[in-house]
Amino acid sequence: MTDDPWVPPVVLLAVDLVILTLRESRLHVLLVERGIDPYKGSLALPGGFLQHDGEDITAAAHRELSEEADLDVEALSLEQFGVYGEPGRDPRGRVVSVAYLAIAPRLPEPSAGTDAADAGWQSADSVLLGDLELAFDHRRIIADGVERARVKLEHSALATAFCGPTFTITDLQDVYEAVWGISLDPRNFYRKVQKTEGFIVPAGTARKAATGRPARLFRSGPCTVLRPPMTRPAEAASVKE
Amino acid sequence: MTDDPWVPPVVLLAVDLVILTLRESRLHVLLVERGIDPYKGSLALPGGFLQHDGEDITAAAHRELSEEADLDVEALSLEQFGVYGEPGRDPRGRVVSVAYLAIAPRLPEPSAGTDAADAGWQSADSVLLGDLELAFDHRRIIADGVERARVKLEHSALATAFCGPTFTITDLQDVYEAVWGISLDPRNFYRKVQKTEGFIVPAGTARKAATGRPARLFRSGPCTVLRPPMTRPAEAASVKE
DNA sequence: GCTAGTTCCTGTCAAACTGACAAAAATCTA
DNA sequence: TAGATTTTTGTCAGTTTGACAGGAACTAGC
Repeated sequence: MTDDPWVPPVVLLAVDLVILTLRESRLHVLLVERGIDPYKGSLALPGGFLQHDGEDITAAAHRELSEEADLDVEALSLEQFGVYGEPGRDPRGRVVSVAYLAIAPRLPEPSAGTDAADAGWQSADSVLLGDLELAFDHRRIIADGVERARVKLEHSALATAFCGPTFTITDLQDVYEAVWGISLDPRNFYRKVQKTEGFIVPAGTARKAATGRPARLFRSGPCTVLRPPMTRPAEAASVKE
Repeated sequence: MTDDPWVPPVVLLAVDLVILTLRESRLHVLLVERGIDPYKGSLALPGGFLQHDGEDITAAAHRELSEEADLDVEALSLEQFGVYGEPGRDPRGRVVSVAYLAIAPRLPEPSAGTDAADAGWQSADSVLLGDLELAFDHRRIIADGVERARVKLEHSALATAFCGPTFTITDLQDVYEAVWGISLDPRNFYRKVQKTEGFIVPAGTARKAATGRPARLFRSGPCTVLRPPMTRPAEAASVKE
């Protein structure tokens, strides 16, 4: 018998990334095809284990972001939003996963069929409604991540992260409509974002659109916290929960 | 040479609990005195490692809550709010800690000087301002937990969790004032909470107070999401961030 | 060039909400 | 019975919201 009475159990630590973007005015999430068991061939969130014993968790998230998603890391917001560690969620052992939320502007179409697994942006609806089978508990993680994004849109300037460096007010409205899954009155939306101080600032030239009156361009303003917040219509807020 | 190229590093998983309550109209946090190294003798959050390999993280949080804090577990809300896993935060090795926020109603004074370490409720201000030395990165964790509570007070009915089963509107206002660290107009507060549907409901008898007009009693209503939200005055919101 | 179609932007108006404050109601104390 | 204290009900002006009308700026088709 040893002198040492009890040692705490150890776990494997992973990070999973919920990366959201807008494509054709609909919310999409980045998924990759798993190359190894378990769930080989299934779609899953980008992510993976800590690389070495001394790697910081946030650093691991950034590393996976560039490794698996090949995205411009610097430009992306990256926020921890949950931990998933239920015993049995991974057949390999006790795996605890830290989930991060990232928002990406619309990027140029990835060349279809590159060497990377041909998975890519998938409609968030198809994932959340269960049309698509996902590895592990990743559907649950995506649901939580999307809900977090919905809430953040109300109180923060996160919506601008979905847009490029400059954007029109209609672009911004598309973000709100896609993430919240509702439609908003353009006139009232225009007034609201304009008078929310520090949300967006004019960006010089006003040009765009193949048809209709050209829209003014804006860029993200200095404030990250919206005062007053954007209010989500009653039905929309009660869909979840 | 083995066939196995690489194995992911393992970590020790812990939970830490930020348990908040109100005492004498001020926000307090529950701290315990560490009985073992490292930081033996220092104040720290209640918490600890997973007990065995198959223990669920949330279950561990509940276990620690009853073990270390001796609180009526059932009545408490318990919400995960962050993960702290910076390498080097614990000299024993790579420890990753999942932080939970719990809100407790004002409890009967614990008999001073029981067998449990005489630590107990400490003023949140004294912790956050650095008057009190804490083990590990626990001050940081408390700061994040308090900030989470501040935000949740705006949009959820969390404030009622600080109160007993029945309470007066003034009791509720005390919660907001203590957590937000500001003072509010009683007339406007009264009107606001009354017309926020489902927040609080009348609870029969109306009695209380040694002096002044007796206040009506209420109990927590059915809604957990406040529509419209309680709005925190501008200065208060901008203190943080 | 003119008209129709489209999109963006500026107004308007009533209803609801907010912040500041007055004053009445219900109790205890002196 | 006269404060003192605390809760509750109002009031009032300024702001915000939601719903909707209509003008402005541009493209496409004739």
